[in-house]
Amino acid sequence: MNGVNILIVDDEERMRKLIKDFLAAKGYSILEAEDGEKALEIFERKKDKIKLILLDVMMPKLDGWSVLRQIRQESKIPIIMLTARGEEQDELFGFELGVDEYISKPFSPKILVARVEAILKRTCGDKQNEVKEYNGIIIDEAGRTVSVDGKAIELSLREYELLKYLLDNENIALSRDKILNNVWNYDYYGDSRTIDSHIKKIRHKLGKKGKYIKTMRGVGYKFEMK
Amino acid sequence: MNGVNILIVDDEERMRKLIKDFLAAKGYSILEAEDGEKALEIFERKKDKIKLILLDVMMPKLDGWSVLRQIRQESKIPIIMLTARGEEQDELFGFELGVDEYISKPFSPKILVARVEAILKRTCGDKQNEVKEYNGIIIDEAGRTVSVDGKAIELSLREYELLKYLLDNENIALSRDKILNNVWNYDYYGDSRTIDSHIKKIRHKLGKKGKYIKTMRGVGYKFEMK
DNA sequence: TAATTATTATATATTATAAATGTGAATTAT
DNA sequence: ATAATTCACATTTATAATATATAATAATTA
Repeated sequence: MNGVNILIVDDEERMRKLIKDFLAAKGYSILEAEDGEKALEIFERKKDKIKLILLDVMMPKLDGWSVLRQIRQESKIPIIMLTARGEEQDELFGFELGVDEYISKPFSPKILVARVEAILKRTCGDKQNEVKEYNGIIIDEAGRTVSVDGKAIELSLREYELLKYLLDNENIALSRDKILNNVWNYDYYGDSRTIDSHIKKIRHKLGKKGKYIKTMRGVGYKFEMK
Repeated sequence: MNGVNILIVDDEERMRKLIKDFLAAKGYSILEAEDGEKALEIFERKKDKIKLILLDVMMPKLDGWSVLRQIRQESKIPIIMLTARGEEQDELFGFELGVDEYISKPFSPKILVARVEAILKRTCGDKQNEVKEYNGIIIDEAGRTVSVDGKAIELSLREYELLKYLLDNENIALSRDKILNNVWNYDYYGDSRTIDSHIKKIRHKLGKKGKYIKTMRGVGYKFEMK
C-alpha cells in the first residue's frame, strides 16, 4: 500500500497529527485539511491521487456531512467518518449518503489502521485486477467482456456471472448450492439444473477451452486448467 | 453460505428478533440465547455447528466479556461484540481478548450483514484452502482432488469422502457402523459390505500406498502410515 | 502343541440398478 | 427478441448388491 494518498480532514491539529503518524508509519502519504472548505479545495486539486478520505463530522464552517454530500456528487472515493462519542445515532443516515465506515473517537491505532487497510484492499484491490487471464481465456471485469484465444465471445448476463464465479474460484470445487447462492440472487429457488444449461452454453462458447470447466459428479463444477 | 449457524446472544428479545430476521433472510440458521449462561450452554452443545457468535456486552447474570473469555479458552470461533453507544473505549481491550469485530448499536442492517459475511468469508473460506499431506498422499479439500506421489488420481464422490474420513481419523480404528454413519447419509441402511468394495477401489487407486489402509478384522478399517 | 478342519471375515470381480449429467428443444420471463 | 429457465430424453457414471475367492481365526483332533 505504499504511497497511497489519504486525505485527513479534522479541525484539531493534534488529531490530524496523531492519525498522520499512524498512517505514515504504514507507508501512506498524507494530505491534511483543517476544515470542510479546505478539504473540498484539496480534493478538487488532487482528485485522482487521493484514494481515501478520513473525515471528521464536527468541524467549523462546513461540517463533515456537507463535505460528504458534495464529494459524493462526483466521486465514489471511500470515506471514513470520524465521529465523537455519542454521535452514533447518525450512522444509518450516513450510510445512505455513502459513508463506507465509521471510526469513533477515541479510537485505537489498531482499529484505525485495520479499517483503512480493509477499505483500501476492497477498493484498490478490485481496480488493479480488472483484467485476468486464464490460459487464453481473458476476462475484462470492467468491460464485462471475455475473449478466448484473442477472439471475443458473447456471453449473456448469467453466463458471464457464472463464468466469472468459476474463474474467481479457480481450482475450487463449487457445489450447485454455492453456485446458486453466489451467481443467482439469494431468493432464487428454481431448478438447480438451470446451472447445467448455462454450463453447457459456456462450454460451447469457450470452444476447445470449455473442457477446463470440470464436472464434479455429485458435487458441482470446477474450473481447472489441465 | 446457506445453513451456516449463527448464535445471537442478547437479553433484549426485540434485538434478537431484529438480527435474526436480517440474517435469516440471508439464509443463515439462527440460534438464540437470552443471557450469558444460556449462551455458554448452547455453545457447549452445538460447538461444532456454530460458525459465528454475535455477543451483546451488557447482559444480566454473565456479561459479554465473561462469555467471551470463557469461549476463548477453548475456541477460536469468530465473535462480533455488540456494544451500546459510548462503550467504544473498550475496543482495544476487547481486541486483545480476541474480539473479531465490533458493531455499535444502533446499527444498520447493511453493516450487520456486511460484517457477518466478511468474517465468515475470511474464516470459512480459509478452511477450504486446506491441503493436507499424508506421506505422499495429498488431499486438496477445496479442489476435491487427491494425488499420490505427485500423480493425480480420480476418485468418485464416495471414494473421496471415504478416503477423507479415513485420513481425518488417521491412526484411529473406525468401525463399519461409524463409517456408514459418517460417510453415507444417516438414512442409509444398506449392506455394510458395501464399504469393502469402496475400500478395495481406493486401495487400488492409491497403488503402493493403498496398504496404509489397514484392515481391522472384526471391526473395520484404519488409516495408518506404516 | 502341532496339524487339520471348520468357520468367519474380508478381498476381488462382476453386474443390475440408480443417479447424475449432457443435450436440444420448448416454454416462460424480461 | 433475447435471455433464462424448464422439460424430456439420452447418455454416462457411480453405486450397492451380487457371487466367488482368499485369508485369518477358532475349533477340533491326534
